[in-house]
Amino acid sequence: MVLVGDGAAPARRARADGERTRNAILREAVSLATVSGLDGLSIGDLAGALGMSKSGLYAHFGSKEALQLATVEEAGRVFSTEVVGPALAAPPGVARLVAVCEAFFDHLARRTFPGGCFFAGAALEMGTRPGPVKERVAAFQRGFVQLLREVAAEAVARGELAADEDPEQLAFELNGVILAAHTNFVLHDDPHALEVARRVVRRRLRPPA
Amino acid sequence: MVLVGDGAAPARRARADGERTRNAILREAVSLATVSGLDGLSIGDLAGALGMSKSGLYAHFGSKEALQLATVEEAGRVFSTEVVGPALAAPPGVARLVAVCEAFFDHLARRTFPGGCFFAGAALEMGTRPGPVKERVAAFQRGFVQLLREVAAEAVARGELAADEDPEQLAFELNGVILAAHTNFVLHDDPHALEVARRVVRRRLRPPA
DNA sequence: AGAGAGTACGAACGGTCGTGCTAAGTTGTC
DNA sequence: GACAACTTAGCACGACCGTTCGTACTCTCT
Repeated sequence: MVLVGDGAAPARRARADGERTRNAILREAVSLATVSGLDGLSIGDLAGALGMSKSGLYAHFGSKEALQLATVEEAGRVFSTEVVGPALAAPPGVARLVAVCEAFFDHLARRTFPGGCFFAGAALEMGTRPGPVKERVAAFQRGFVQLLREVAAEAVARGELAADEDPEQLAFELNGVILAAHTNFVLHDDPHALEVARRVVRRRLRPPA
Repeated sequence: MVLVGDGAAPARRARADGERTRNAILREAVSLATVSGLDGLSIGDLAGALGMSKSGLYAHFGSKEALQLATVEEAGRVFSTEVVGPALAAPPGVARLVAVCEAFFDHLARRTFPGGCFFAGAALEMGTRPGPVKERVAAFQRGFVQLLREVAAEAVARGELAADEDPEQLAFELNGVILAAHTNFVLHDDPHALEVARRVVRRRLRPPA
């Protein structure tokens, strides 16, 4: 191969306004997808919400699957800045582990998206539909659990948790608390669920006796 | 009120063959809904899977919403016989609490439905769509968490768990483990997730030191 | 046995879906 | 200032959606 392209992206130059529109589309797409689902999200509705035509919007992606893929990536960026970023500001160890959970609960309470967490919904929706979109969603979900595991492992290594604590199990548990908080919050629209979740996390992560 | 009807059901007499078909429809509907979602479930696909006509199927319900409602009820019956029933065979206390979780993991592993647990999926899908279907799903979900709480409370009362254990928090945690198991299982198709979940439950519910 | 209700079918409806095509307008570069 | 690339709109398509209608067939009750 003489010529190497810069990844999978076509070597097109994007115009400034086009990129702005594209970003606006994706922001709205993530938001709508938390309500209608990634599959239920229709191009017509999305275009309507943005005040543009279906075909104009469509030209940015070329297929619905490409739009879904781009939406997942955008959701990943948002999750990274809204949840992961703030949590990593906390010092390593248990404090950071708590911070990850708290940051998640905060972004739910803040109602970043009308339908709660994008990935919690997308994981279940796409779980049964094989294809590139599912794989991407699954990758993000794995990444988040791995983050939990790594932070948990560091907390154990620092002696801030019981020595026989298994980071994998703990990450699984915390992921569960997060999912339960999300489900209860969106289903009953009840902030009490978040309060219970916060209590559970604090109690679960208190230092060993 | 002089006359009390027997619930919301119309006073129609059902023929035996009609009821058999209706049950077959609902069984297939629950199964398909775990894959396509309760909203994504189309009457055409459902009729096709049963080898009957759309209109013939439609006559049994009169609207898609009525079909969805009936599907939720059927899913509730299945969940009751597949998960709750077996679990209540265990003696009260921690044993029964473990049994509820194990029964859930079993029915996932047994692949009762191709898309995992009906309610775990429906709760997230319908959570953002107000209406009678969401209310019914929410009621079932509340009922399950309440079951967990009651069984947990009994375990505490019997002294099989720490006295300062809060049944509500514990039920929340176990519900979380169940949701995490479900998400990981359907998303990665990995029985390892169930194994981790079982370990978490056993460890979490071991008697107080 | 006859009547009436229940069950099922095929065809068709208005609507929306994702997806193409063509053409006009806009922006960046030489 | 001209030209090419990018952006957006309008329109139409085939497919599928939930729903309705008219019409047979069949079970159950009297």
